[in-house]
Amino acid sequence: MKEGPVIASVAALLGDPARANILTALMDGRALTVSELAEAAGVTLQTASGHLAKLDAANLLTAEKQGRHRYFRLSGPDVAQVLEALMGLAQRTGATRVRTGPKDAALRSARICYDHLAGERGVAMLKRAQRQGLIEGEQDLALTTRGRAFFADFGIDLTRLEKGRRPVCRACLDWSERHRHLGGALGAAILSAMIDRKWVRRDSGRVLTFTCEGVEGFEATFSLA
Amino acid sequence: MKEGPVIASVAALLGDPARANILTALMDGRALTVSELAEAAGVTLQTASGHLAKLDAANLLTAEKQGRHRYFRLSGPDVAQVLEALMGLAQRTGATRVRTGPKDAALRSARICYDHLAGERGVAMLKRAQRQGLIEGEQDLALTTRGRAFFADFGIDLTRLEKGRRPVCRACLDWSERHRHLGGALGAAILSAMIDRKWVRRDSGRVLTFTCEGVEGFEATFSLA
DNA sequence: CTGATGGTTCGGCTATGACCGAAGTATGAA
DNA sequence: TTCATACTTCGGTCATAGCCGAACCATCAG
Repeated sequence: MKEGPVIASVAALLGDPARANILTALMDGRALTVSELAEAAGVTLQTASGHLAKLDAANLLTAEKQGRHRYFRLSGPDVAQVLEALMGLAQRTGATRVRTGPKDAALRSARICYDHLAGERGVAMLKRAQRQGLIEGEQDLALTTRGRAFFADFGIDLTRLEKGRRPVCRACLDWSERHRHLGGALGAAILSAMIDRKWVRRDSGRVLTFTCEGVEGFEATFSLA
Repeated sequence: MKEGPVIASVAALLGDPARANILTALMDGRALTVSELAEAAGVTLQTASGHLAKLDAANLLTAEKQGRHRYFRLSGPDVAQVLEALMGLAQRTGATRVRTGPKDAALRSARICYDHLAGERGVAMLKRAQRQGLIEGEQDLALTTRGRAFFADFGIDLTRLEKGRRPVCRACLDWSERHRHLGGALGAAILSAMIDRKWVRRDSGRVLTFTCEGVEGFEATFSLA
């Protein structure tokens, strides 16, 4: 029974601490160089290079050469999704450490989940959008006609989003909160718009920091009413 | 960076072939003894016992003592869900072997996913139920009033299901097909009803075999119209 | 050309952990 | 009580794979 079930090979790849560090570092959807990933994983360049070769061979990552750098990114949103699911499971089963450092608090407050907003802010945004009748559904989300007008007004080109293969609305289970936040093409577009208008800033890693105007704008746009 | 991200410890548990075999053997939701699991994993009793202790310590499994047997089962549907997600990822990234034995074909046709119907039949059932207006939604499923009457007529006690904590309808991404099938409390109840009226028989492992009357009943109940 | 930086490959060290034989603990049957 | 079954624990072997130092390619700047 050496052939084992298909899941073992993939899971084993995710099971090494260094590789897991690399993958979580990539969960914000950006592409990083080998050196950056080595730093993030806490190993030397050679070691990281070996790990990356394996992850690439398994098609979990895609590589892109640019000058003398090689950039790696997750090969798709599904990889990020599996990682978040594993985090949820790890938390539920109590494997989580108590470490409640300041970085941890920041992560819980607002962070990037592949390419959209997650954490308390992300959960709040979806909840309020639902209460305002912009989005309907629970597990399966859909834009209402009112929501279409709202987000078009917010500066998002919905017809373009709907042309793509990617689902517009996608409910993504939040790792720290136990509720859902908004992913999909729309989730990505909203975050990108928020960054454009300087509501939010990318810090190191996956942490997102809201500016003063950002908080104000957020509260005004996604009001509780 | 030895502490590593939380996912590594869990993923490492799933990454061993023997343990992965054990977990997939439990994916049909039943509880199995140590010997049975050792057999399924292709290792000796002692080795299996060690693996089970680890999986139990990580709360992925729950143990239950009965006489001189110890029964293990998955600690919840979320574990099965993560396993299915990993299978999907393994398939997408091409880690899957070509092995297309007869057992594989049977698995694709109809199988148990934790406690509900999956495979071609499972996907077909949901699709037809949606077309008939019994269930609505795509990612997030909900019973229509027509659906309530229909399933009550089918012999399912919906008020009882709705009392439980478990969601009644749950869209579960199918591993072999690339579509959704119906999970949740309702999905479990339907499968159990089908077994009661001998539409379907549990074979070894996760394979489900439809009887002649089963196919007939299935087609009559979930018609294409 | 030379030198510097980013990345890969190779070789050897080491630790982890999977595995099984054998001995030890429960539970049930005769 | 005696034996058998189901399982756990212990001890020792062995293979795998992660890790780094060192040497080797590739790209860019002078």
